[in-house]
Amino acid sequence: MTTIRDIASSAGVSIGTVSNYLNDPELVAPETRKKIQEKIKEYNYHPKAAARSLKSRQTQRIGLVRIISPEDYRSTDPGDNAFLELLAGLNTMAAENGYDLLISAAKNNEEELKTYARLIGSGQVDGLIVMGIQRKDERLPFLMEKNIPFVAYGRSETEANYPFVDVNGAEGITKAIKYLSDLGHTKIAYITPPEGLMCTQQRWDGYLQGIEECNLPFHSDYVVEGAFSQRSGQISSHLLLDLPEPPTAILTASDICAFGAMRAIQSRGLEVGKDISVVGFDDISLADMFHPSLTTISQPFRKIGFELMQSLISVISGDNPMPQSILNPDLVVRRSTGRVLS
Amino acid sequence: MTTIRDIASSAGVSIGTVSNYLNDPELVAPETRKKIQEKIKEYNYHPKAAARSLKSRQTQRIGLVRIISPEDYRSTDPGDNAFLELLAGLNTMAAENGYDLLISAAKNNEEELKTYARLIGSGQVDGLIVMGIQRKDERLPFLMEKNIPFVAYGRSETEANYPFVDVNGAEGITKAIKYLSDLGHTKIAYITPPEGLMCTQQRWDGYLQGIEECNLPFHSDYVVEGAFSQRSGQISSHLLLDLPEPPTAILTASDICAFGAMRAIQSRGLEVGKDISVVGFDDISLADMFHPSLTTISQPFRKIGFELMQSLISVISGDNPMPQSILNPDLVVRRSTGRVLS
DNA sequence: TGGATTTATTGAAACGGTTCAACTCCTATG
DNA sequence: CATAGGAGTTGAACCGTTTCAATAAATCCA
Repeated sequence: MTTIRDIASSAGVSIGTVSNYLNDPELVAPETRKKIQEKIKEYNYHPKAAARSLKSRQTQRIGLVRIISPEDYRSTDPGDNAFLELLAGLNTMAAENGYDLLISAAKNNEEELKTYARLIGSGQVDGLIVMGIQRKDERLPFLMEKNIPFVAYGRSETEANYPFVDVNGAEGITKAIKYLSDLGHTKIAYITPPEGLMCTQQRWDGYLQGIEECNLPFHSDYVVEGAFSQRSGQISSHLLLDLPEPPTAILTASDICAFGAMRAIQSRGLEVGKDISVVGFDDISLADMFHPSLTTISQPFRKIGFELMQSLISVISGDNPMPQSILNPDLVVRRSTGRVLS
Repeated sequence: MTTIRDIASSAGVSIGTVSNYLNDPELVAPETRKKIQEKIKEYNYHPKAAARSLKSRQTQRIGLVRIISPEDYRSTDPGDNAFLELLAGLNTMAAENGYDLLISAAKNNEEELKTYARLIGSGQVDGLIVMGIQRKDERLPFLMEKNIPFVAYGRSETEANYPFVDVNGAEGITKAIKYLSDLGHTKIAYITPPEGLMCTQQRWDGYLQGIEECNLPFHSDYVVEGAFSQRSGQISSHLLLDLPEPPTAILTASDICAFGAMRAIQSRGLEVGKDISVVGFDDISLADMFHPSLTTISQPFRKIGFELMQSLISVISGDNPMPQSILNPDLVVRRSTGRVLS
């Protein structure tokens, strides 16, 4: 195994010079640079990450903890498709900046915190990406207190200031309502994400704003608390369709939830996009494949991944200690929505 | 930042003893053990991974390189849902054994090899998981030559022996053919995965064996080379349905491919599961949600992840230098298949 | 021409663990 | 009673980098 000493002696320089070359080639005279370069190639030398980070206290690694429930082996639903896309974004941007991603599993929130403590304590990562932010999220104060660089995907209600990237869920919902209203819909139902999540609050604001801007009446029967799952979409839709005056359009918490809604509608012999319009949220790649294809509010997951990683790197480097960005979602119109039947 | 020295001096022992405690508490006398334990808790001490691995040459990290094409931002199709499930398995088993997962991105195969070289050379990982094995896979000899522990997900045609976990794709296809044959189907078409992949070869063997065991005639028109994509399923199915004597059942390369096939069938006013039966491969969670729900050959991705990680750990520890296991897929019967119309 | 400044290089001291030969007590054994 | 063996502990060397004060050589400026 070649070390910096081998390179140094074979190139006829000191290890300090090789180290300089490694960290900033400009510091080394052109001829020396060339010699070292050649030897590194010849020996196929890679500086050992452990030695490097022991001294420099940098790891070039970004941590990400994923909660995986051990009970059901099929828990990862297609909504995680979004996670994968986000991961692709994180990975790409990380690679571009010379970072790798360290992914650790935790069984639950408690274990998650312990994993953060371990990752930080053992100095395995330079920073963390924190996902699935809750309205009150204990991870935020925990990480701020430890003073470790992190960026959260999502805002929370914490009064404290922290770096985040978020999607403007409110605007997404408002856009969808305007679009439906333009198609003539007035009875627009809304299956919300579960209480407690920050995005639920945001989207709710968007819902209220949407119906206000479109001068639609507020109908508490048309709002059902649901979840991201297909099952939730199905159950909630049945509830809505059982109303004396059922809605003509349903906004859902996620694309998966929308698929459930579509199934409920179809099971009653109604046609999606004609009798009832359905709008999803996320724009996972299946939205386009479903039959009928799904009109949905598109979250740019890959871009979110980019943004998260870029922000984190700027926090680590100190360039920008408090990056906060909010991305706007787009409404992607497909076949699951249509003009209201007169 | 607390170090082993702080713990040692505050507990009134030498650093060697603390190190012993860290690596094997049995080596330390019970009272000493207790003292050290307390101090570690008091200081919330975590041994630094860098220092540890510098000397011990172990990282407790497993590497995984993922190829991400930068061009299209929506490349990660739902088939990757399988990848995510596998990742969950890897992560869980890794965590149970005190390992973390280091995930790196590469733009293409060439960069992938370079990333392997870097990860190994810089001593960042104890072993590697290698995915998407090809019939001739340059990564295998590369890694064997480097003498780094790895386990591949899939067999290849390399004459050399290496550790792997694989799914018995042949048996899956054979099972599906027997099932369809029992339903009365004799005209069974097959959309194969792309040439070059090892699984294509294996499944092909399974196809041949299936039609032989069921005494079905071989019909070269019924075999179409396709891909895993929905598009491929759509195009290939149209080809098949245009035949003078179209098949009554279609085996596909993946669930996504099957969705494409279903769409093609539906677009011709035919009913899936009645006029034409469709069988997928993978059993991604969407298979169950689609309408009609998809009969498919189920790959136990989570379990594959477990198996891969367990095997890798046994390679690393030297317990078993050459674990090779083949998991059997199951046929999951849903609504996309039915008795042939007489 | 001589001192000041810049450029390039050096060597040794960290960084925070692990490892292992050596040492000290005890206890068991013949 | 002498000795061997085991259990528990110690301290120093070492892992492969980075860092930085010190030095040497080259260049600049008055």
